[in-house]
Amino acid sequence: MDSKSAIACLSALAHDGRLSVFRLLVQAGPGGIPAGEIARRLDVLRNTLSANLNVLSHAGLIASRREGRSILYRAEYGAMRDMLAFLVEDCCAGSSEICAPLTEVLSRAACCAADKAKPLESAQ
Amino acid sequence: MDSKSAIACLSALAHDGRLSVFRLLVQAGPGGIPAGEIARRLDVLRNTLSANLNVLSHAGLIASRREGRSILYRAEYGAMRDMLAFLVEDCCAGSSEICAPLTEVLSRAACCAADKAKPLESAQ
DNA sequence: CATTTAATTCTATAATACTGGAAATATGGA
DNA sequence: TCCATATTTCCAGTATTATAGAATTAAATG
Repeated sequence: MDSKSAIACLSALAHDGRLSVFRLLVQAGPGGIPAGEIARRLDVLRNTLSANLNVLSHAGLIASRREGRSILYRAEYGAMRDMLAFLVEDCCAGSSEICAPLTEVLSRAACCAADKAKPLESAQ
Repeated sequence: MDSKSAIACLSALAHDGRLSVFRLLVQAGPGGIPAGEIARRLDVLRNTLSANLNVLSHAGLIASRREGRSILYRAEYGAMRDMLAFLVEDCCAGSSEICAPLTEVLSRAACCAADKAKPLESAQ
């Protein structure tokens, strides 16, 4: 990913409404959610939402497909991955004691905890 | 990290000049670089740079300390880590086949490749 | 204290982005 | 075809952000 694309992604996510939309879609999984339901769940105007979905689409962070009268939106995990990779590439001048904690935390992200089965003494 | 802080970080990085500054500081390591040298290396005006350093500072992505006449700036790896973690938390509704590639790529970031490749032998 | 160097703050202008009402487009069904 | 639903596009007003010249603060040194 080049700098221009990364800025488009960062800029798209640097907005309360759009970040909420993106996080909703990330959590929703690859099935996607119709625009109308996104508007309903997040309680936002449809035209405003549409504009924001457009920004996220142009950044490549989400994709859409029509299904009947609805248009379903879903997160583009690949773009998200590329953007995150861009941010951490060539970092720390090669000293892993600085950025190891970074990747460690990321690999423990809640989404994969179940399958990774990494027993980080969960305090339940 | 809460949504508000994450947006401040994303917004700070969603700018060509600031992203360049941040990447320069990330690559430079914890020692930091004086503002003047950042301006020289990136060929930007000092007052414009100062404004951008201020935005990055307020977002918590960089920190500064005075040393003589110079003010040295350095990346705050912790804030960077928290922001990335925020973006991937609770993703994919728990199905790791979606986000496993994401964390995999991140854990292969160039900065840690050297140590990842050499498991235990030459680790100091 | 005056001078030099380093960096910031002030200020005005230009550019860009956000919002929401109204109109338009697309689809499915009676 | 006519209508209801789903979503987008258009547009104008408002707000925010970016830029750069000029002035200012801060530190070191003679």
